[in-house]
Amino acid sequence: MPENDTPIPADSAATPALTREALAQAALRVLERDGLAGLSMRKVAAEVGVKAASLYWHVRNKEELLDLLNDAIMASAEPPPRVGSWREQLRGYCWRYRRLLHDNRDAAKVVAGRLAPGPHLFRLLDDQLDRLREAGFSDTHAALTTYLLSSFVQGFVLQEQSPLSAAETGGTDRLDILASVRDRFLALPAETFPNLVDLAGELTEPNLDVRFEFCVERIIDGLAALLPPEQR
Amino acid sequence: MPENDTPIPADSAATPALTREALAQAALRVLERDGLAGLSMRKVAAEVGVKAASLYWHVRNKEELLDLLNDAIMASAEPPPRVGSWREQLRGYCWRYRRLLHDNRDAAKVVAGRLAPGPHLFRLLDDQLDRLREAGFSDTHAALTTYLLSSFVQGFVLQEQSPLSAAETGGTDRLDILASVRDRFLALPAETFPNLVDLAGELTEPNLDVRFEFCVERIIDGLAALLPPEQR
DNA sequence: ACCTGAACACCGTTCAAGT
DNA sequence: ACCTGAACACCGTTCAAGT
Repeated sequence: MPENDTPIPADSAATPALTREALAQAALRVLERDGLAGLSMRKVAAEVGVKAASLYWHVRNKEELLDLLNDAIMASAEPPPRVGSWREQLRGYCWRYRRLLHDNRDAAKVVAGRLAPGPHLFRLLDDQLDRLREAGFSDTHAALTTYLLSSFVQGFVLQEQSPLSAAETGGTDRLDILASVRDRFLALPAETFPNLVDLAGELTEPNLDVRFEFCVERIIDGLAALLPPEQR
Repeated sequence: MPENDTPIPADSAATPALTREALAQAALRVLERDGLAGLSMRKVAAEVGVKAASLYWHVRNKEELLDLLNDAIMASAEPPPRVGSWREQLRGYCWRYRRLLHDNRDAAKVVAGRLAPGPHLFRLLDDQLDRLREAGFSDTHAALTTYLLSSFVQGFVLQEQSPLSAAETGGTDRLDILASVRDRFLALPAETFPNLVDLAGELTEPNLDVRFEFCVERIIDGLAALLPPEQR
């Protein structure tokens, strides 16, 4: 057996110290367990078996950790299949984005106030731009459209997930809440709020998929008007 | 002078104890001064000359105080003048709502995750529904449209105000940041992100009014498609 | 009816000190 | 290069006690 082989450091690959990636995954687990309000530096540190102060070696502050978390959430996003009309593909993007935000606890809150362009978002953005250009949109319109779609979906999910006033925090479920909001509308003075009373039912339609579909289809229709008639 | 008049309590009207309304106004001042991250129960209490624990007599918890704050922000909203086409009026709503969120520090963050239907929001909502119905939209469509508009505007302002990653927090101003984001796009590998490289300029167009206008006009066009041609 | 003191169980962040 | 102990300056909330 040869002696003096170049020494392989014990388990430098097996235990690669603490990665930023590992931090992001730990933050993701804490987010799932305790929600955004319960996500603290101390808990994320404990999740990776370290003390809170150590995190500041890998990350400037909590804000930067949330940026990592943001990209970790985006990592599981899948673009829709590249088949069908541009309308179908854009629809697919909206519904999948919404589902992604639903599937990760408090994801909308993490993502909404945070541009933090990470590699996973870049991948999706580039793909989306590609399809928009192929559909016939100009460079300017393609770029602007990505902002329209992301602003809307983020805003929508934030709204649909927000507790209606401080009421919901108690265990009451969504159907009950919508019903009680409807009753509140119905109980308003009809002289001052005639339309709220009148449309109480429509405003509290319990199927939020219907609500989302309406919005998405309006946006797509509006985008179609930018194209020459034969490409719509 | 008659004795035994019904005694008027010293200054019951002049110093009406602590109103929830006064709390909301105090919270608004703290928000303006210190931002949402700096808004604590202790500071709001100090602002009204009282200790933190006292707030819990008037308000269940901080969440409920934020609901009050939300309505206080909405109080200064003004619906657009009732002249011109429905398109102009809807446009007016979007631009005014955005301006309202710009004018109050961190207002988008307060409003976005919070339905909290207060009287001031009711007033605007009823008015908006009224105009939509008058324009010829069905009851269902009118109701759904209000959600589309508010989701989008909230999402947009949240996005445009969000610091681009942890970079902005330092005093760098918006134009510099957009320029540096553009440079980041340009520096990406063109094989994997061809569209980001190609559209770097369009994606970082510094005039956010242009971006907002594009989005609003698409949404309005999409809504117009719901109406019979002669009412569009 | 309204307010307070004091406490509880937390935070994010810094920094000298360890290895 | 990476981690820790200990501290600083805060949090939201509760609750017995005051008036």
